[in-house]
Order: sequence, then structure tokens, then C-alpha cells
Amino acid sequence: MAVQESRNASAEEVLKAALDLFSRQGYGATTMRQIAEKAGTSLGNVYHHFKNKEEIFATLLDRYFQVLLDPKLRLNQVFSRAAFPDDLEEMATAIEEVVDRFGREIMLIYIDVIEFSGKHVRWFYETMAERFHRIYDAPLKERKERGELGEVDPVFAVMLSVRWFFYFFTVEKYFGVPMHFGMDPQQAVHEFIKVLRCGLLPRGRPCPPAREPAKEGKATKGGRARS
Amino acid sequence: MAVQESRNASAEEVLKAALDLFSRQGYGATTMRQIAEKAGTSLGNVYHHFKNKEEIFATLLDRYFQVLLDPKLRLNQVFSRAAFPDDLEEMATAIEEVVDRFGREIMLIYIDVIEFSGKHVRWFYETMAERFHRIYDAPLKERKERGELGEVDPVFAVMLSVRWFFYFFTVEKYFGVPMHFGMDPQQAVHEFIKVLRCGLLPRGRPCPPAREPAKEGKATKGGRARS
DNA sequence: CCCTCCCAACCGAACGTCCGTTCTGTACTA
DNA sequence: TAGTACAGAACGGACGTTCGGTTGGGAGGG
Repeated sequence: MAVQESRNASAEEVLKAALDLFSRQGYGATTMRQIAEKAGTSLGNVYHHFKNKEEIFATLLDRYFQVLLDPKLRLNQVFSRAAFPDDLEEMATAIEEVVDRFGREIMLIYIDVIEFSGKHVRWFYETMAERFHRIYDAPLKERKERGELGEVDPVFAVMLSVRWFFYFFTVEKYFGVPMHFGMDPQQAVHEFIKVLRCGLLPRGRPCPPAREPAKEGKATKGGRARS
Repeated sequence: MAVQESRNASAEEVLKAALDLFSRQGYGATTMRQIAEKAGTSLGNVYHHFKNKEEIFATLLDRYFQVLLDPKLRLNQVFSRAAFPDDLEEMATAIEEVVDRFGREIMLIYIDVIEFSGKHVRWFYETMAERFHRIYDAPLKERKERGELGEVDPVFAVMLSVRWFFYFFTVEKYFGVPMHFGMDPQQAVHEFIKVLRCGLLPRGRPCPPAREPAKEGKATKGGRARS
């Protein structure tokens, strides 16, 4: 943690360049000279703003997690409404937005897992379950008592949905494998939501139709073509 | 592709050492000298067996995909029986076995995505949907016509399950974040299967009880503690 | 108003080490 | 005698980091 907020412009350029390079080639394969050049500054100046390479990497990850935990993030507003599973379509859209905006930061997570044994990101995932329980435990218990939910653990289903949407959009957009389920993203999201709400086995009552996607629909925009 | 099958013992040592090092530090951060030393041989001899560093990396990934597509692999026997979704417990066990045995190779996939833009692994994921359709289309269509399945796309559900189990066990065992869902692995697997079979919303008929896990049950063994 | 001083911002050469790869040579087996 | 397995020095370059030095704009005294 220990995130410096707004340094000057050239330090920001360094961070931007480093994010691009790290996310495309990994940490060990990215050099300080590449970062300096891409940032349009000198090697010496990079070291003036950051004490070493790892500090740059850690700062980038810290900032991303700060955004991820920011209540102003649309995804967190979806969470705080706790309207699961009625708002699954909005949740998917909000997560797609995060992956679109922060795809490169998400790559840093995988890099940290590999090259740092996850030391900068582990705390985030270790505390994940607790965060979801804090938000969803009470409202979903209430809905369950009203008979609006079946017999499965609803907070587990929230975490499953969130992790699956993140995984799916990340692979689609940043792993370079679009349509890896053999269908459009919006169709895959739609199918996933249907499975989640209704399950595979036949039901006595019919499966309710999908809700209209919230505001501006997404799940269509192409991701970056890597290389 | 172009996989050399059985070179001599020292080439195998090189591959083993490289797998360990690549999976723990990434490709760019691993040096040929580290590989040679860990393999107990000389730098010159490494270059006698492999023309360069990338050939070692590609060989490791090729071998893994060869195993993944081998009909003798227990997971593939589960697939070929096409008993989905009755055999979800066996599928989970078989995937856990793959992740236990080939966790480091799975890390190579993430490394390839980052450091090579996925160039060695893309073909595998691009052809994934087709492979599942070839196996599951006919049997699941038949089951659906017999009224044994609900209204969701069953082949999608197969792919969802497989990808989910791989993702889940990989994060548990190799991302260094055990219990990231706040529960035991076997409990998380159990909950996932329940969601998949029965969905979240209340049902007319009750959700069928879980099947006994096939042979020797797993979902408990600890993974490697990554430093 | 000017002059001085200060210090953050910035630069690039230099340091010692290590990189991927090549090359030459030796030991051993067939 | 040929050829494979192996060893390690050598090469040219790049690595992360340090360091001495140059800017340029604002504070403060006269």
C-alpha cells in the first residue's frame, strides 16, 4: 500500500509506460531503459521518482486495488444494492466495464502471481470472501427466508458470478482468445446467467425471462488485439 | 508442435529444471545459466540439446497439451462417457488431479499469454469449443429430447464447468490463495455443482442429492506452498 | 526590482554484473 | 574413426542501479 497520490506529470508518464510494458512482456522481461524511453524521459529521472523497478510495479497494483475498492466504481454500486440475482445482467455489464478499462492492470495480477509468488495481490484475494459476506449476508438471508431463493448458498453464488465474469471477459479481451466458448460474449453471458438462475435440470416452474440490460448495453465491443 | 519424444536423460533434466524455473519466475526472468545449473549440467550442453531458450519453453507447453489431449487421461475418459451432468463430481475430481499433476505447466500458459501474447497456446483455446461440441452435441441433444435437461444450453454448461474447475483449482493451489471462497475446496466444488444442477431460484421439484464421488475422493490435498 | 540561493527535476555516463548465444575443445562409445 | 554428449571460456551487448552534474523557477532579503 502506501500509495503516493498525485506526483508530477513525468512520474505519471513513467507509470503509464511501465503499465503498458509490464502488461505485455512481464516484469522481468521489461527493462528500466524501455520504461524511460517510452515515458519520454531519462533513466536517471525514472530513478529520481521511484526508488527501483519493483516500486513502480507495486504502485501500479496498489492503484488498481484502490480503484477496485472505491465505492464510486459502478461495480461497487451494483454490489452495495445487493439485488442479486435480479441484477446479474447489470453486474456483467459493470464487470465488463472494469475489464475494458483496467485490462492491463488485471494482467499485472497474473504477473505478480508468477514472478512474485503473488506477494502484492494475495491480501486482496484472501479478504475477498469476507468482503462479499459483509455486503450480501443479511439481504440474501432475508430473501431466502421469504422463499425467493432456492436451496443453494447465495453468497457463494455471488462470488462465483463475479469471479466467472472477470475470468470470462479477461480471457476474451486480453488472453487473445475471443469467442473461446464458441459464441458471442453477450450470448455466453446470457447463457451463464440462465444456468445460474435456473440450473441445468428440468424445473417444475418455468425459468423467468432475462431482465433488460441496465443502461448502455455492452458485451460487444472488441478488446485489444494483442500483437 | 513438433515434439521430440524421448531424448536422453540430461535433456529431460533440462526440461524439468526449466519447467520449475519458468513456472516460478516467468520466461524473461529465467536465465539459461539457472536452467543449466539446476539441471546439473553445463550451459554448453543445454545448447547442445535445444537450439535456444524459446525451444525449451515451447517443448514444455507442447508436451502438456499432448497429455491434455491424450485419450488415456482420466479426464478425457470422463469426457468421452458424456454422462454430464450426472458425473460432475467425477469431472471435478479428474480436473483436480490434472491441476495437481500439471500445475506448473498450467502456469506456463499464463506466462505464454503475457510474454508471448499467447502464441504457443492460442490454438488450444481456439479449438476448445469445437472439441466439446464434437463429444457432447449428440448425447446431450438426446438427453434433452428425453426431458432429462432443462432449457439452458447443455454444451455451454459443460464448458463452463470445465473452465470453472480448472480456474478454481489453479487459484487454490498455485496462485497461493487457498480458501479464496471462504470454504474448503470440496465444499466449494459441492456448492458449484448444486448451482449448476439446480440454479439459484426456487424450483417446483426438489434438487437431487449429490452423487458419491467416484473412486478415491480428493479435493482435500494441499497444493504446493509457493514460497 | 534585482540578486542570491536552494532544491526538485532532470540528464546520461559509468559500474559491476549478467544475459543469450557461439565456439572450441575433450571424453567416451560404437 | 566418427559422432554424440558434454564442458566452459569467450563475445558483444544489455541489465539494474548509482552518481556527479546541469537546469530552472520560486522564496527571501535588500
